[in-house]
Amino acid sequence: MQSRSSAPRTGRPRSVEADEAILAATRAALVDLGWSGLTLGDVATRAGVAKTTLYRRWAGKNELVVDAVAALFDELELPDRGTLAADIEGVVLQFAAILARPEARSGLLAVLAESTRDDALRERIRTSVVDRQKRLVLEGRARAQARGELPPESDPSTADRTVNLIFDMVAGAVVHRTLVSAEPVDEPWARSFTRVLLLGLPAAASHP
Amino acid sequence: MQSRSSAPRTGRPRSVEADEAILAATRAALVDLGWSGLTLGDVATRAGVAKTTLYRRWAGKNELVVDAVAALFDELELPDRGTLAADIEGVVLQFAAILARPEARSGLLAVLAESTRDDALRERIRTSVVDRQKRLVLEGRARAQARGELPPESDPSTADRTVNLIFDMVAGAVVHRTLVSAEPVDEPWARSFTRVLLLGLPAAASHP
Amino acid sequence: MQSRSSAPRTGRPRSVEADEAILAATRAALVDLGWSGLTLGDVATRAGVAKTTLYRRWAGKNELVVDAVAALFDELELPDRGTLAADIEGVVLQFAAILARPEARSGLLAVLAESTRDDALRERIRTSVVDRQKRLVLEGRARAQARGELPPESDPSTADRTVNLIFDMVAGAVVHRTLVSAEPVDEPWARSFTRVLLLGLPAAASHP
Amino acid sequence: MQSRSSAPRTGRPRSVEADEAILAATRAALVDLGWSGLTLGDVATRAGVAKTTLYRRWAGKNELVVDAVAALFDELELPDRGTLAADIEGVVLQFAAILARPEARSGLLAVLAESTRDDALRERIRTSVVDRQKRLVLEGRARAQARGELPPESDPSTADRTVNLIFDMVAGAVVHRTLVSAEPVDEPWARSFTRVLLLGLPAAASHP
DNA sequence: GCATAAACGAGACGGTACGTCAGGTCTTGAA
DNA sequence: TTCAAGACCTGACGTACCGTCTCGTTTATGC
Repeated sequence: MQSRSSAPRTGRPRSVEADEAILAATRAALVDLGWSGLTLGDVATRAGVAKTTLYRRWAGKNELVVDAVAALFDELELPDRGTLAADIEGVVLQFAAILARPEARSGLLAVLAESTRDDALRERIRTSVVDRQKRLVLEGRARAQARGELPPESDPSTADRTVNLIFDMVAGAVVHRTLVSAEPVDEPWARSFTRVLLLGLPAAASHP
Repeated sequence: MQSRSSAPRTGRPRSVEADEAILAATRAALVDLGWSGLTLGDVATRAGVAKTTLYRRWAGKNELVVDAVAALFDELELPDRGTLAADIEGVVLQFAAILARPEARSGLLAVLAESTRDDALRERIRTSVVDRQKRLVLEGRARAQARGELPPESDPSTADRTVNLIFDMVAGAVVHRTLVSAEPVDEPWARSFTRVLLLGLPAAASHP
Repeated sequence: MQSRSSAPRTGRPRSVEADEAILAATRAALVDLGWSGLTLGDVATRAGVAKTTLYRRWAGKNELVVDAVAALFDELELPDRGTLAADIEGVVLQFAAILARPEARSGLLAVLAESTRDDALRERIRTSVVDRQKRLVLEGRARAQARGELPPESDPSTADRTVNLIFDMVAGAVVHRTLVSAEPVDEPWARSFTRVLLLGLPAAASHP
Repeated sequence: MQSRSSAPRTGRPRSVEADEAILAATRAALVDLGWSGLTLGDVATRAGVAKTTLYRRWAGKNELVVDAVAALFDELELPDRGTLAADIEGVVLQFAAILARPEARSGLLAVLAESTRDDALRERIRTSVVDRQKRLVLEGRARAQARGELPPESDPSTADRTVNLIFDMVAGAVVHRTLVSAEPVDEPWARSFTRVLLLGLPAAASHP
């Protein structure tokens, strides 16, 4: 959002309710209208706020939606389910549940589309959304290593690359299944996916 | 696009050059301006065509861009490289090369974003883009089975689900790496990805 | 309309029904839609004719409407009612009856408006509509002179100017009353008008 | 124009310069392009104003042109020239001078043409243009009665009808001469017209 | 009687203007 | 200084007509 540690200590202070009202209104508008139908004027009206107030805080539609959507992903957690496979299945289902919500579906992809031409926006997304979820992979790996399901990493840079790879594989598969193939990510799918991820394609294919 | 099997054989026929000129102009505009900067008026001007001609053929920006982008993916092939691993690496790199082109990057995601609220558009994407590439998975599997790298499928419905799963995993990982993580899909990455996909995460992690 | 004295003696001859069908359709469209709502495409459809056929005969909306409206005024006559006053009243009422028809109202004024910037159109209107009605003034004067109600003209050029003046006064007053003031031209008004025209304002005002 | 007695006292007030700039631009565009060539987009550009600003104030071309043209007629006056005949001649020439201006010519007729199908527009014209000039007839009559050139009116309703009649006769004749016959209203014509109006047709014809 | 040539219907074409809408900025007066 | 309100400029939207241009078809004449 906006950091202003350097205090503007004079004049009327900014309304603190306004910020959350705007984000909530943005999410509501995303549900009702989708990304392309979302209007900053409409968001302002829903939030009971003037357009000026909105622009004083965010630079435009993209930035606003990133912030509105980012919060959704913060609820992801990795409860210890005892095995690596169960942990993966759990986080896959959690992630899919978030992507099933209409405010996330179109908002996320649209903002990603914009980010392909706007480096600042990409950075914002990376910080606000993507990188914050990599903790799940790290945590899962550490837990699996403690359980002996995975070997301790030898080379730190290799280990880092592997984290990114796994993150892309898990997140990518869930996003693709949900938003591109438009099929539900249910328990059977999560189980099959985990099986392939852990055992490899030939082993997973040999016995269902 | 538009099926015209039922022939309106009267009146001046539609210009056949116009269709391709418009699609080419669309791709060019995507490169120059990206999705959000793309204007149908501008596309028409670039194509040397009136805006009405464009609207006579496509309902709007989304439909036009789907058609313009879909053609890009038709060049994907699966040359026989001798092993399943090599085949996968090859197609991953091809796919990534297409996604690296600017006319594909923002266009594809944006259209996917819209499709989350527009069933007709989703269906159009599925037929024009997604389903047409599943052939690669089918072909690769058949070849691997012939080589003995994969067992023959037992149950056809299970086999079908597996095709979809693998497709989501491969395409999803590449898309996520390229467009979300915004990192290059190069040969090392392709090799690592294939290794995990074929051997499973623990085996792949144990020895680099 | 269009002169075809120079004969194109070969090829398919122009449909004679088309001409009248188009003019009739134009008048019908004027009634339904008024000048500004009238489209040549609609006229063509109403006439059961292709747009090309229409443009082969008329250069545009203005020319077409002039021809369509001009015919309406040809039905004006000057039956001998015995006195100059009665003759004037009669023609005033006839003229007003024509102007009361919706196909004449907006069509005539609109075409006149265009004619203020288009000399060819003005000439066409003058020939097709205006000058053809001056005969009424000439006929009425001749009849009144025969009856001894008006003196024989002394100077031909003065006489000519007077014809134009009277024409402007009669036509102008009726048009203004009908289309600008938007009040009906009924018998009492025609009587009052004729009284002022023949006796002069003071005499007409003194005794009703 | 638009009544704003009911005050929206909040928000940014409407620019007062814009109103007059738009009307002036409209008159200029009428001179350059005529009614049919006049574009609201062009008017906006000339006025240095956005199209939306224009549409916020006027519903369309017709309403705008009525307002732009109406002001032209407000400069009509009736200076006392000593006799009724001289007064009439004076006002006839003034009126003709206005109608000779290109911004009045096509604009006025075109708007009248539209008014034949649009009651609201007709009412607007009546109040903005027509009725405001009837004062000249009333004033002229009062002055002539004071001079003894006209008898005092006996019946008020008859007198009222006569005012309307004379107004239609004077305005109609000048409009018809100027815009339909497309001949100049010069002093000789004004003199002849006044002669017929005051003495009646036979008397005026007998001696030039 | 059969070729020629123009007219015909249909409808696509390049244009231009329309009137609306959203984005983002600016100007009020009140808090 | 912020706020709500709303006017402002900009520029794209999708539609409607314009007048022109192919098409394939029809219809009188003239060789």
